[in-house]
Amino acid sequence: MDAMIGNLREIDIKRLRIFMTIVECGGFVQAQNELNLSASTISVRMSELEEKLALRLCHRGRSGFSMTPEGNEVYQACQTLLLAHENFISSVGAAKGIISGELRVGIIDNIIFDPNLPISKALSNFCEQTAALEISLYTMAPTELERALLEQKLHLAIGVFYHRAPGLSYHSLCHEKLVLYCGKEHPLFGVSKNSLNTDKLVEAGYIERTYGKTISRLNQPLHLQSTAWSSSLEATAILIQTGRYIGFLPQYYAQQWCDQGMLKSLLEDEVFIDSEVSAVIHKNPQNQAMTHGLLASLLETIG
Amino acid sequence: MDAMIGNLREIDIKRLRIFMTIVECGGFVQAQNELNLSASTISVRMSELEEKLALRLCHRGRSGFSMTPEGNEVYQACQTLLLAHENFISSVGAAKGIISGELRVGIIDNIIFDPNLPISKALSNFCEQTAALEISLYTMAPTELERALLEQKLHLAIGVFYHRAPGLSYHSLCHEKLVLYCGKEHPLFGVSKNSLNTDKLVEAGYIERTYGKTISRLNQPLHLQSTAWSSSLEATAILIQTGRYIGFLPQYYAQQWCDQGMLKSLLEDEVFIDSEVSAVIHKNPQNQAMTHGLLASLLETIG
DNA sequence: ACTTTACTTTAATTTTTTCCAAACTAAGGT
DNA sequence: ACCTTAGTTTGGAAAAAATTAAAGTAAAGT
Repeated sequence: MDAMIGNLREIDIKRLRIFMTIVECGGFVQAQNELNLSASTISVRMSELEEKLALRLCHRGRSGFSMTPEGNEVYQACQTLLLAHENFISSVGAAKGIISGELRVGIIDNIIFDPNLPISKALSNFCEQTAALEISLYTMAPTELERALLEQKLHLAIGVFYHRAPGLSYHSLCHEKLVLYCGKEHPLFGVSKNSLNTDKLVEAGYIERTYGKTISRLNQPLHLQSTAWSSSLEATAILIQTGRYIGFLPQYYAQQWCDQGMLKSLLEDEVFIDSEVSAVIHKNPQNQAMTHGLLASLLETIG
Repeated sequence: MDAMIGNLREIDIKRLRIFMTIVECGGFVQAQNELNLSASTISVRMSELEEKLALRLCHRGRSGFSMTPEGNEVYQACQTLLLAHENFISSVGAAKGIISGELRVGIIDNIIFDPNLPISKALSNFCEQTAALEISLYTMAPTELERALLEQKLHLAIGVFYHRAPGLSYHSLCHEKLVLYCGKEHPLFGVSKNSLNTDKLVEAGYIERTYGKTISRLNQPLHLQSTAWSSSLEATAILIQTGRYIGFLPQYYAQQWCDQGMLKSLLEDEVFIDSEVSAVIHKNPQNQAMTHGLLASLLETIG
């Protein structure tokens, strides 16, 4: 048992993976199926890990499973470490002249369904070219995307960016037109186009888009006053459909409800936001061949 | 043997370490002592690794040891991976509220001996405070230092920097006065202070400092014409002592030879370079406690 | 031709690791 | 009091890994 207490340098990644699965499953019992291990094995592995780290990682027992603060930090560190391992196997692939390993792509949530942006097609095109590739898709807020890119946790991000971070390289993909909409129950729904004007819009309750804790500073054409906040396109659409608020939606996205007479656009030719959707990569990506390959494939498929 | 060909995700760090030691020792035989392993073990481990990576990493045999291009790339990737492991053990330490793991400090070569800058004292002060710490000191050129910091391969760098990279945070430590010197054999050695002028200096052969392939662009007070290049302080001093060239040296460094009558300063009150020596860290260091702790200790010891 | 050097291969042994079953523990619910 | 749930402990069996000695190989030097 004393032999166990040893150099932290000989940590076993297997044990770390077991720990991570337990965390993700939320308990030992749930992790059993995932790991294909008996309860006793899992228990032993965890005690070994905790002994080696000299740190209690989680509370368990009949009173429920929960992480210690330290456990949470170690879990984060594990993620970073596994990321480095993925990068390693990509690098080995690169040395062989093969594009392989994990390709991590981040997207802001509302972009995925844009028909002008066949992201899935571009991805599958790229994957066909290069067999030994695994794609991980993440959804995050724009600022998170940029941070993840700078930290080389993502290879490529797709989204709408209102500034250029140094160290990153931006490539325009397409433009998305965002227009104001109101719901069937909204006072403005029945108002004819001719009698509408921007003053009336300013008076209406407006839904602001939020990303995490930061409110998006999109170059709003009017000074609308926010009376509601939403963190996703779906939520915005639902709020608009309540008839209490107006808000911006991408045209392609709102179309389905307009056709059903549930939403109506407001002064779409005068009040709109033209968002430039860009693909962003690190200026010095850790795996050039992979990153530039995907970017090229994206630009080709879209352009 | 087929069982060997498996998931790259289960690479064994032990084998990678063996590979790295072999590379660093320049052969299997030399690595035997270092690794405390028999020749056969090393041979087997290496073939296993190569089989798993499906890549020949090095040529060996009676015709000498040499790396394949792929081997070199994999070696680089190994270094990056091991770095991530070091960061992991630091993170575990941080979770415990302990500063531990590897602290990587980079310095430009000529700074180490500056008596105004008791770097070793600051380091040892910091180490005393925090027991479980291992310090690695690296010597590099300024641009390399900045790159290593940005890539989080160094926690802190000390050097002279003529610009501020975004993402890094600079802290002034002290000033170093560089003055022109000539050797005993140099025509200017005998010239009295009064009859010296800058025109005479411009005519003399001048030693330019180079860092790797890039020539240092220090804000030279005169337009001296370079007729010799040197990549270290020592080399510069030696070139000056040949009597054929003049060059800038830090005062504290040249003093020893001036006292012996081997060097002489030239117009030290008029022609000099005032270099600001700074400590630089990443704006978002991966281990805050460690990085900021060392910086504070440095500023305290120096200030 | 012989020796040395620098590995490789093989076969056998030791060590370590992995895993589970079974018995155990103890909180929480009934 | 009894059962269930969720995990721990222990002992032993089986598998995998590590290591070496000994024999083999072939280029390079003498």
